[in-house]
Amino acid sequence: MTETPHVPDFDLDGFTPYRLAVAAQKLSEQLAKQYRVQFGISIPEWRVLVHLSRAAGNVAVSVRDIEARVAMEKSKVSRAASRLEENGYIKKTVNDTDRRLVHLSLTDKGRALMAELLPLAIAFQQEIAAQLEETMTGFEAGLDRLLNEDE
Amino acid sequence: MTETPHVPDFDLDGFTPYRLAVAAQKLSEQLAKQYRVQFGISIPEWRVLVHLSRAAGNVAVSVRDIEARVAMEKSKVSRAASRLEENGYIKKTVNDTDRRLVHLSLTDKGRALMAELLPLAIAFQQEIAAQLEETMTGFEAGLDRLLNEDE
DNA sequence: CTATTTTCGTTGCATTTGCAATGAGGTCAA
DNA sequence: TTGACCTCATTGCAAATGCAACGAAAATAG
Repeated sequence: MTETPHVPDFDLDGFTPYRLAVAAQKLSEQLAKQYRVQFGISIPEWRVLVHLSRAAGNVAVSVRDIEARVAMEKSKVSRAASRLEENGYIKKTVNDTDRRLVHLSLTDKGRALMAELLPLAIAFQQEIAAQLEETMTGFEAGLDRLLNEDE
Repeated sequence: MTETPHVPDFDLDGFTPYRLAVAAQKLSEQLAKQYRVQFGISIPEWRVLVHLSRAAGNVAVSVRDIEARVAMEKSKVSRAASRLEENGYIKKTVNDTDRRLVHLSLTDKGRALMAELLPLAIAFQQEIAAQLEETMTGFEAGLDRLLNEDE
């Protein structure tokens, strides 16, 4: 006889990977929209910029560094960096001691951009904190666990 | 004089939208990889399937319904549904009362697939719960807030 | 010092995505 | 009933993505 297979009950709305994906998309879109319309910057570009502005001045930053630090594929980083260079926000120079490495750094124009962009992000973070209120601590603790999980 | 613009301090690792995006990507990739290698199913296809298996039997489900319920663009839903139909997991029929609507439903093959797929998801959810432990409650409460935020 | 292996960044290519446009069907008011 | 609008699903197209392959450069082995 042909068995009707038993399909388990499953609640998509209670499925954490799904919830997380939807929440992440929602927040990213809200913010990315501001970047896009006001400055023409995409999310990958934004991530590169933020990393460069943190590592400002002293440390040399390569594509590989950003790939590792910012959870993006190197081709994505590479292309984002190229666009940023085209628009004059960063400059790429070959590292002298290891000529495989490309040293990325903000230009003055890039720094000026960040001086405008970052306050937006900071304000957005505050909105989120306000929204989370007393659940913030527990939420971030959980996120920590998920993020630090090895492999 | 040319001012050096003041770039605020900003910690990317403490930025919730970023953390959320990385965590979501991480979890999705882990699970999506299983679906892909074992069954050749992508995330958009998976979401459509899950929604269909929940709404099983009774309710008629259209592309529009899924778009609304599952946080995917209608073109994405449409293409996912086409692929699923090609592979025999679902069937599309034109709704008789409103002929604009396409009624999606699982085939027997689709139900058999879900009987295999869903236990994977359920086990994965349990892994996550184990990992979150006592932070689970706070974490999910925070996610609720972010997800239910109007607009 | 050569030869092999590894690392770095870019690019080619196939696939996926988002958005706008399209066409087919429905609704509603005059 | 007819004409103007709205809704649904699909599709065309440009842009973004992931992956593999590549060339250049460095590290390592012999």
